[in-house]
Amino acid sequence: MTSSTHPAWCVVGRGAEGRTALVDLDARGERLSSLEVGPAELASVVSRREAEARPRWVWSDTPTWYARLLAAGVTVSRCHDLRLIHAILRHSQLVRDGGAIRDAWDTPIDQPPEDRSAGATLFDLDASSARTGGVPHDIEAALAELAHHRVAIDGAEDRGRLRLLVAAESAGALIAAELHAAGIPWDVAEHDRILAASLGPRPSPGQTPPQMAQTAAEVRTALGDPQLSIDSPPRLLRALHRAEIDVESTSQWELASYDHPAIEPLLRYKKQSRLLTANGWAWIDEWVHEGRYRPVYVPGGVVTGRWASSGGGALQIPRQLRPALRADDGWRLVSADVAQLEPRVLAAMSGDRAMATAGAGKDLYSGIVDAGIVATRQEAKVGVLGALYGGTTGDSGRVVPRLRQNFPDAMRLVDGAAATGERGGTVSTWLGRSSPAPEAAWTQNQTSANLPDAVPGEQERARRSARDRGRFTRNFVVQGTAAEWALSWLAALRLALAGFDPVPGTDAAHASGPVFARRAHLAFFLHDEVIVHAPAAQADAAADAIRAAAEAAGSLLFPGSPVDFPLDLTITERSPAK
DNA sequence: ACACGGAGCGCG
DNA sequence: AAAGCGCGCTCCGTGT
Repeated sequence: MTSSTHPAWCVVGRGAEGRTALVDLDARGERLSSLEVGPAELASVVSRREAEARPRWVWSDTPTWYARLLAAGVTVSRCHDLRLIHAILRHSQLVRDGGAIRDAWDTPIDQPPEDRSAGATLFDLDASSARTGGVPHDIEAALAELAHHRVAIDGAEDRGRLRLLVAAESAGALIAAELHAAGIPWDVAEHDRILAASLGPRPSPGQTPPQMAQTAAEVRTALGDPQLSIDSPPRLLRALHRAEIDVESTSQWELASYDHPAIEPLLRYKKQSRLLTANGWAWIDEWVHEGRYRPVYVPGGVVTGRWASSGGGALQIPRQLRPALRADDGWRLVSADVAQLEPRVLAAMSGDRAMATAGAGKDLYSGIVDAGIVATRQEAKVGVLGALYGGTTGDSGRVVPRLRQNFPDAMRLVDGAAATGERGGTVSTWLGRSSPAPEAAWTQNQTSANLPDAVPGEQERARRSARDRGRFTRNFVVQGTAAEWALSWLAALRLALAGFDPVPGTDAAHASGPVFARRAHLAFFLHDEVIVHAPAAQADAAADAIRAAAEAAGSLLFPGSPVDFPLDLTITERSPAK
């Protein structure tokens, strides 16, 4: 039964006997109508409703539900991810009545849902739920939880901001699923060339690549230890000491400062070893199929609101391998990253005019030099990072006081966040994502260290852990707000690209699957960087859309702010090595 | 046999 | 030039 009133929300959940229930709600949350469909009908029903009414789809968990729709070629434009939004509302300082948020939806942040898109059994929800720490998928549970969310949001201290956050987080969930479905176009032959250039040709399984074996031999000779196991840090450290290289660790930055014939081949070996184990031939075999690398993106996977990833280390692809990202024939990669996103976000949220001016229309670090605050760009960069991360020593410790003098509003904001954290308090991002409370043991240690009978070592330990927490909360407000900016950017960009026309597919890879694979679409996201995979004819328009979305994100989060967010943007067939 | 923490290194 | 934030992954070594 369909209502003549267009639903504002459509709640999806498990119904009776393995069927899926869809419940339409009006804008006030009143039930308009409901129906149940079988597994085979779900995608077509969703597709029809999306075309008719474009409701906000409400479901327990986006990967669980949306992967199936994408596999059937169906996309939706908006959703409300109950699991992700629960996690935000549960801790947000903006929410006054948190009691309405039920514990049943708590999922540990370090235990996100697994990838259910590949070969997931349709309606295998019990298995999924068992793995995800028990997010309920039933329709009644979803309806009840949504009602709690509405109460929490409507009664919040700053509804507008929280609503932006809720919408952005949910849009991110859709985008993450779509990024996985689209995959990163990956040139296996180029990847193999890069490996061969560094390691030599691919060896048979279990064998060390020839050039790497050669490097290892050079290291052993230089250290006078023909049996040395270089991969064992303790043994390597002892061998270094025997060769009178007095390092405290085997890390490359420390080794680099020593002059000894073993150092150069050892550093080369470490690079080779890293490349082989992290992104070698085994990585290609496991992660690249039919010209696509499909990482699992995990929205909300980081406490600050940044995304995490799982599978193949998508967010740590070495620059060395960037040329392996290659557009399909007749397509382009439109790559864009924001110049100095975090300091710009800090300037905007603190309303620091001087900092906004330093970054206006150009490189923020050069702007700080031009303002006469520091002498070199490098000094500016180290100082700003020190301000964001809480650096106290070295160059950063020397520069930060000058920044405090010239950017008082910005520094007051991060210094305040640090002070709150040191006291055990909670801080929040611009849109209202709040930092986790300290663990009970932390608070207890702080308290007992202040008692008269506390031993000096205990006091020092407590002070150090208070400073540790202060650096975390200092960075939380900036990193978390930057993540909100990036989500808003992505969401605006996705909306714009959805308006592009599909182009006739000449390549089999584009002929099936979701419609977005046949027009310009997002292919990669990394904190402050996006790559759009676009038909050549749409590349310029995609670039314009990326720029417009950055403008939109800035004015959405910081209306009237003078802070701008300039992009470095390139249109290429192959991702530049940088 | 497996779990887990630390070291080390890649990314922002 | 590795101080200071957030991650994932692989390896080793140790503990069970």
